[in-house]
Amino acid sequence: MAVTIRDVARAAQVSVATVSRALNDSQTVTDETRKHVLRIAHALDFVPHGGARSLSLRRTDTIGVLLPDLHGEYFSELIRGLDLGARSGRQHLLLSASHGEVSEAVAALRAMRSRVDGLVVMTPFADGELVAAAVKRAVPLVLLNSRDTAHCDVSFAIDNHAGAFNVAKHLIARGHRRIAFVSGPADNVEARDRLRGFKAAHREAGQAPGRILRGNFREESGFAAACQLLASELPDAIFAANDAMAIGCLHALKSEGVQVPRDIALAGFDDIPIARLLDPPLTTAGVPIAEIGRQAADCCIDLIRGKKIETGCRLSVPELVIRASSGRQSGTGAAPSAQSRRIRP
Amino acid sequence: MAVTIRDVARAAQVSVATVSRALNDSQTVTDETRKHVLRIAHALDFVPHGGARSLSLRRTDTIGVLLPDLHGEYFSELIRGLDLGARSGRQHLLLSASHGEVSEAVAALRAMRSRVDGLVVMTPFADGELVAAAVKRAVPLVLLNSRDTAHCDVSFAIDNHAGAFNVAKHLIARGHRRIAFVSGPADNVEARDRLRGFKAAHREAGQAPGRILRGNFREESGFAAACQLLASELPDAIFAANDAMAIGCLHALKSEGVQVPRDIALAGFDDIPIARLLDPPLTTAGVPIAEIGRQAADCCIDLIRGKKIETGCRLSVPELVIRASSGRQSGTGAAPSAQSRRIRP
DNA sequence: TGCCGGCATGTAACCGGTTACAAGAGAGGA
DNA sequence: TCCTCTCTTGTAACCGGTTACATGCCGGCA
Repeated sequence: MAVTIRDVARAAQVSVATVSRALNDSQTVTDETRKHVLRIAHALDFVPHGGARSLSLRRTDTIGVLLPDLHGEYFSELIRGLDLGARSGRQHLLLSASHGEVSEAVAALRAMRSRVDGLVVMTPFADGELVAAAVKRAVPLVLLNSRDTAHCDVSFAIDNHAGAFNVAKHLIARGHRRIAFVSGPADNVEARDRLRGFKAAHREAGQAPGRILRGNFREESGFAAACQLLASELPDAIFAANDAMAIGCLHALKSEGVQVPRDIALAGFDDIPIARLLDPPLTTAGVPIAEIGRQAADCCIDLIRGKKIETGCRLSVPELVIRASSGRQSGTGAAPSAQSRRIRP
Repeated sequence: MAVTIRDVARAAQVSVATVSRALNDSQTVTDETRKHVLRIAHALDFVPHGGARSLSLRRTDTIGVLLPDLHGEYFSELIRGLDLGARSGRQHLLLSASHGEVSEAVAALRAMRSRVDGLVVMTPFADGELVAAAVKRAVPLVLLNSRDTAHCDVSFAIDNHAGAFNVAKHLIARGHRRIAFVSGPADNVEARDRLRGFKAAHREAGQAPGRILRGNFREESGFAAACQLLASELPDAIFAANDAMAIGCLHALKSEGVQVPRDIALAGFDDIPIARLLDPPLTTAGVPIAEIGRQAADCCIDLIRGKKIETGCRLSVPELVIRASSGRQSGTGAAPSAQSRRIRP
């Protein structure tokens, strides 16, 4: 049996109240008593029972994180950011993945609800309504990659439409005519916005969008999509709705001896750390993934502490990151177009 | 204020004991009562208070995970495996990163100790002693990437020596003479074992090891190491002690126009998912990262439930995964050597 | 000397579940 | 009719912290 505060009190010959006060830096203990109690507590290796503490304090010092998936570097970066934020706010991190299932997500949220002081949720579904219903707003709710503001306190979103628009516009400006698009899952709002941005750029350029293939944001689906494309005449470029799928495409293309960007251009979305290290380095829409994670955690902690912060949606616009994969750089001889805000190595 | 079991009892006109029994599938409630209570509980959206539950049941249904870092795909895979295991055992996952600092790790362990039923810890330090001291064996302890069996119930280790030995032997067999090694941190046991394996292979071949450069398992340090090598005459091959650093090397080499494997061979360790997608695909020592995570979680859960399982160290031997980066395949005209157990795409 | 105020400390209630034990109801046999 | 046995339900103690309130001690002042 673990040592309890009563054991410490007995050993230190004081009351449990005094022990509690000594451990929690209350003002109303003499220095001498505090030192004495701390010494005994340390000697007995006393660690307060988390459950008991959360029961009487009505807080858990924990924030819950629910993500749709854990595959790939995108989530690893996100978790890293969340951990950074939680750590600096002295909160624990309770992590769960819903594997894209609504029912699993709802179940996970219900199970988490009473064990956390706040939630950071990334849902692939249209809005925060389901999430909010499962959470019943019992704790602060921060949504990731959602523009919903009706069902949460703060949401973080990226401008998927603008991001995809800029990547597509860039590919068009580079002289690519037939541009295929590997989309995300049909029921995913972000995926839809990226597809819309892709189409909008074509509309603006007065050019017809190329083939649109369905993916699921995972690398394998990018591979499969590129294989489909390889089966018939190749387009000039492929724009994958995220970097993971772009990596899959790149792999498929290379395995068939198709060279990027010489034979076909390629672009992604997210700018995961590996993107710049691919061969060729991947043109993509840059999203500060870890930074968003950190801010989401910070923000959730502020909400828990009742700090007055700006509610609503925090939108960040992805930055067009031009690298070698988009091709035809010197071929057209054109100056870098207006929307290429930055060129990274 | 959240709805409590007493609120449910009042609304259902039964006692709290009956509500508790109905919710926990006790046999001693009539079907009718159970249905009635469940309906009311659902209507009130009752979720039991986690802290209260853990206080009276003396369990938290949570396993704690402490990792040294969260950068890169290695940890993302590990977490994915851990989540899989935890999920199938209906346990929550409390995640923390110690950022390689002993003091942080010890603090994190103390803070976690009373909030979890079991711990899965990956420590970069020599043995489990510090970890065990911080945990005081209050809960089952599973160590990752450690051969320590004295201070934990089960440990998972990979045979770093054999893995590195085989990779180095393979490079040597491919005809590379001067092979540089990019090592991990000096105080990391795994890093040391890999270095020893590298040296042993050279000893066996009667060949002197090439330059040994210090890294820290992160991609940047691989980049830096390769830059150092680029400053003088290049070796025939670089063996990086993990894939992340190999990726850094690859990047540095390419940026200087050095082609892999034509100009220099390259190998890594871990076989993170991206390794096979690199250009060229990376020869490496294959470690079933996610699988180890899942097994560690499963095993921790078994220990929590008091199931009799085999204690001690579970060693897995990395599989040599030969891909294009190791070069000189056809050059020597030799048949695949004995230790190349499998050739992956 | 006696009273008062302030401060350190102790006692016990409370947080919200679970469950041992008590109690009551209903059936069945003598 | 009454007793007993079984089965369902209720009462209250307990898990281990925190903290409102009570208490006791001490110094200072009249």
